[in-house]
Amino acid sequence: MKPEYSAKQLQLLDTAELLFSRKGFDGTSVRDIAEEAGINTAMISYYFGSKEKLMEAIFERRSLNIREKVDGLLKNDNLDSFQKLYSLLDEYIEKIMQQKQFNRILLCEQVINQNPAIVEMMAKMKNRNLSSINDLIRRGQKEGLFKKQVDIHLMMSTLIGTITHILINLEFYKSSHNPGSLSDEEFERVLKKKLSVHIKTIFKAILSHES
Amino acid sequence: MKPEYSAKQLQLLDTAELLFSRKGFDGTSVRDIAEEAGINTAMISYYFGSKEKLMEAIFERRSLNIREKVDGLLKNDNLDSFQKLYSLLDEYIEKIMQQKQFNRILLCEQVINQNPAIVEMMAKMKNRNLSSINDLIRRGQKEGLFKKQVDIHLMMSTLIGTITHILINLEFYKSSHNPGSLSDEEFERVLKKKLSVHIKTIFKAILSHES
DNA sequence: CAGGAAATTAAACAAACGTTTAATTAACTT
DNA sequence: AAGTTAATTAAACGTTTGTTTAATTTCCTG
Repeated sequence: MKPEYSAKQLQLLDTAELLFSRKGFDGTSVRDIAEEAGINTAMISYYFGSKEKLMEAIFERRSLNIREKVDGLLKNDNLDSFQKLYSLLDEYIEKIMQQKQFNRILLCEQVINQNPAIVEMMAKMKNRNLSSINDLIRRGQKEGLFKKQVDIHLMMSTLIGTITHILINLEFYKSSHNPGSLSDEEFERVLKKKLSVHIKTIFKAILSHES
Repeated sequence: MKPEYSAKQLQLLDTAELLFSRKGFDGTSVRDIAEEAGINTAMISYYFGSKEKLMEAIFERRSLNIREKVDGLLKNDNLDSFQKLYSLLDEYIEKIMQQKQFNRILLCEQVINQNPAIVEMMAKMKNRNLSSINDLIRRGQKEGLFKKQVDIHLMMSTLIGTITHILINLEFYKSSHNPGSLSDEEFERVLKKKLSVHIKTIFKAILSHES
């Protein structure tokens, strides 16, 4: 299923991902990518067929699938539903922060729906992940830990929306939240921890029986 | 301060806003805009100087400023701090949903920081609004209603992030959340109400004394 | 109604775009 | 080592890009 790429193809994918995330798809030329990657321009069409299909290859490579994670959690009897959910929340934080560049591209492409192949990929990804988290939520409801009425779309919007908003404001956030002048790695570790606590607080409030 | 625009200038601004929000800045040509607006291409340079400055004019026209709203709320002695905050949250929902197209553009431009003038405008807007909401939060803390330790950046990321994520997934959300096949206006009214309750629940959980 | 400023136009501009071509080099197989 | 395929290159292709030009029309004022 997953195509295997040569070293040069991977370099093109990585470079394209970097430039697309900085300047957008239409703001990046194939000459930009090729030059930055140190590869001849024609190789992009040669390997991927077109600039558009290069973008599609990036999406195929990076699309998030939480199905396995959720299935693993559902099988685990040592955790209650809240602990399973918390683990999934951390997975989202980790994955989105791990793939910063792609998630910046993803955000722009959700606004600019021009490429039908990518629109379809995004829709499938959303439905897949919604269905997965839906399983986890229903389990929690059956166990009586989560309340009955929850809008999963709203919930997911808060999860993804919060993380991606942090992501696109990382530099802005850093400039006003880095008092001890930590290194970038340390800062991000601290931020992810804060974000984790923040989001778990929110999800507990949304899913617990009270109001 | 605010420039006054002629009917044709406004038509260009509106058309550009629409197309930028659909296809992105770099994905939209000045010929696209002019044709869609029924105005000669050269008029864009004639009126605004350049395509970039047209974009800047859109930002100047639409940038959100909550200072007045917050000042009005702080003067109002009939509301407690939670009620004031809730009113501000609804203001955000209303304003962002009112200016869908601009906020889609804003989202992309936060990712793609190419135009220095726009980067500066965005930074000023963020700082202005952060400072305003900070006043409101501190008041609530002095009154003892809000807890001491709150990360305003995280809080704002959840607010803006949730709303904008809903915004860019509106069609997707609509397709799976419109059982009674409401009209677009009705659907949006219902959605905004749901969103309002959702976000208020979250903010209550974040700001109340408990954990 | 004459005259000068503003608005509007079609055409032209060079630059940049994604892609293709045809020629050359590299790599691998027999 | 010859022969075949794959990889790589520089150059050229036709479009499209944002902007400018110079000519024309419209508008308003005196």
